Amino acid sequence: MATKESGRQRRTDALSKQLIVRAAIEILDTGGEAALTFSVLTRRLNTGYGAIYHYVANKSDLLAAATDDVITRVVAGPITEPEPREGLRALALSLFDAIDAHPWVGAQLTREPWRPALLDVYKCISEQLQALGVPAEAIFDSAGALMNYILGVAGQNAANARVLASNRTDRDALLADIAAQWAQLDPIRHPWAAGTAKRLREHDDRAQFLVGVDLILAGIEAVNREREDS
Amino acid sequence: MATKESGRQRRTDALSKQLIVRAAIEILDTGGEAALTFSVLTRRLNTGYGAIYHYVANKSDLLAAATDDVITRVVAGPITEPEPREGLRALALSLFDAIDAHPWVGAQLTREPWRPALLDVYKCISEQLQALGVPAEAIFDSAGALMNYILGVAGQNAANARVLASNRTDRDALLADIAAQWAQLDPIRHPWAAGTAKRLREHDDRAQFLVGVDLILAGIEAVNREREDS
DNA sequence: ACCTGAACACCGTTCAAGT
DNA sequence: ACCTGAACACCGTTCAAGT
Repeated sequence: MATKESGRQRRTDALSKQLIVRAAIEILDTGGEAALTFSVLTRRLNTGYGAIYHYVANKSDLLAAATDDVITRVVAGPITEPEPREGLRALALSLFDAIDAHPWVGAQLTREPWRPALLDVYKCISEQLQALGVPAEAIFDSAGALMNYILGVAGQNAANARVLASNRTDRDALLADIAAQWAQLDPIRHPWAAGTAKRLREHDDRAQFLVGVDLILAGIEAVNREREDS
Repeated sequence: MATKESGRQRRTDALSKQLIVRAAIEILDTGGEAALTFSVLTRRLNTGYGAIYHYVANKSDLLAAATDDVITRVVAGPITEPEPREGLRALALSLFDAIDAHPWVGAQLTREPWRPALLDVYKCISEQLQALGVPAEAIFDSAGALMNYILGVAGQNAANARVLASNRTDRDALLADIAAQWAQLDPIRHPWAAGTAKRLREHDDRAQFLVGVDLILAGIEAVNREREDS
C-alpha cells in the first residue's frame, strides 16, 4: 500500500503553536516522555527545527504548553453537579482520568507547579467548598489539601500506570509479590497486614483515589462541626 | 591556596556503589537534577566512566538508588512518639523535610514509585493507624490516602521550592501576583477570595502540609465513628 | 576484578541562508 | 515573517585495552 510518500514535501498550511502542541501531545501519549524529540516532531510536522522554535521557546516551554492544554480542557468542562460535594468528586475524577490518560502530565506538574491552569483548579475547588458551607477562613487550607491530594495521587497513579504499562500480568505479578511479602509478617504483631495484602491485590486505584477524596471531605466537615460547637 | 592538584591522580581507595550514590546525592543537592552528569561524577570521583558503570546499571538506577538512600534514612529513624497520632505527624514531617532538603527526590518518586523504601513507609503508617484504633478493613484505604497525600504534597512543595529557589523575593513576588489576581475577583460572588489571597501571601507551606495531614486523620476518625454508630 | 578514556549514537538548540 | 537543515555542544553508554 501507499509508497512512503517521500516525506520531503513541504507543508502547505501555516504552522501554529496550537498545531505544534497538539502534535506533541499525541507523541507524548503514544510513546511517553522519551519519545518527544524535536527530530520526531519535525518529521511529524513536515518542517524544520527553526520553524518549531519560532513558536516555542524550548522543550520546557513545549511541555508546559502541552500540560496547560490538557488541564485547561478538564477545567473548562463546567461543573454541572448541583450538589457541591458531587461537584468536587466529579472535578477530582476528571483530573484523575485526564492524568491517567496523559501520564506525562503528572511528572510535568511536579516539575513546573503554579501554572495558570492550576490556579483555575484551585479557584474551582474553593467555590465548591464555599457552596458546601465551609467558612471563609478554613477554605484556604482545605482547598490546598484537596488540590495537593488530587494532583499528588493522580501523579503517583500515572507513574504506576506507566511503569506497569505493558499489561495486566505485570501489575498483578508486582502486587502479588508485595502482598506475599506482607502476608508473611507476623499476624499477631501486624494484624493489618493480611487484610491489606488481600486488598492490595484486588483494589481499584480509581476507587481508592475517590475514597481518599471522601476522607478529606469528611475531615473538613468534622473540623468545621467542632468549630461550630465551640 | 593549594594549587589545583592536577585532578589526574588515580584514586587510591576502591570505589563502591555506596560511595557513588553519596557523591551523586551531593551533586543533586547542590546543583539539581540537571547537574548530575556522568562526566561531573567521573571527575568528582577521580575515575572513569566504566568504573561507575561497574557498580551502577545506568543513570535511572543511580537516581533510584539515591532516592532509596534518602527515604531509607528517614524511615530508619524509629518512631519514638508513644501517641500514634503524633507518630504519624512526625513521620509525615520527616518525609516532608527530607524531600524539602532533597527536592529531586520528589520528581524521582513520580517517576519510579513502588520502591522498597516506600513499602516501609506504608508499613509504618499502617502500624500507627492500627495503634490509633482504625479497624483492619479500613487501614488499607486510610494508609493509602495518607501516604499519597504525604508524597504528593511533599513533591509539589519541593517543586515549588526548586522553582522559587533563587530567593525570598521571587516567592513573595509570585505569590503577591497570584494574590492580587484573586483579590480582584468580585467579593460578592467569591467571598473566599479575599481571605485566601491574604493567607496565600503569609502562609507557611510546612504548616499547611500538617493541616492537611490532620484533616485526613480527622476524616479517618469521623468515618470510623460513623461505622461504629451504625 | 576493577579501572581508563576514546569513541558512538543521540538530542536540544543555534544560525546563516533561503522564500 | 516564516521556514530549512547543516552544524555545534553536550550527554548517556559502550568497549577495547590496560592493571
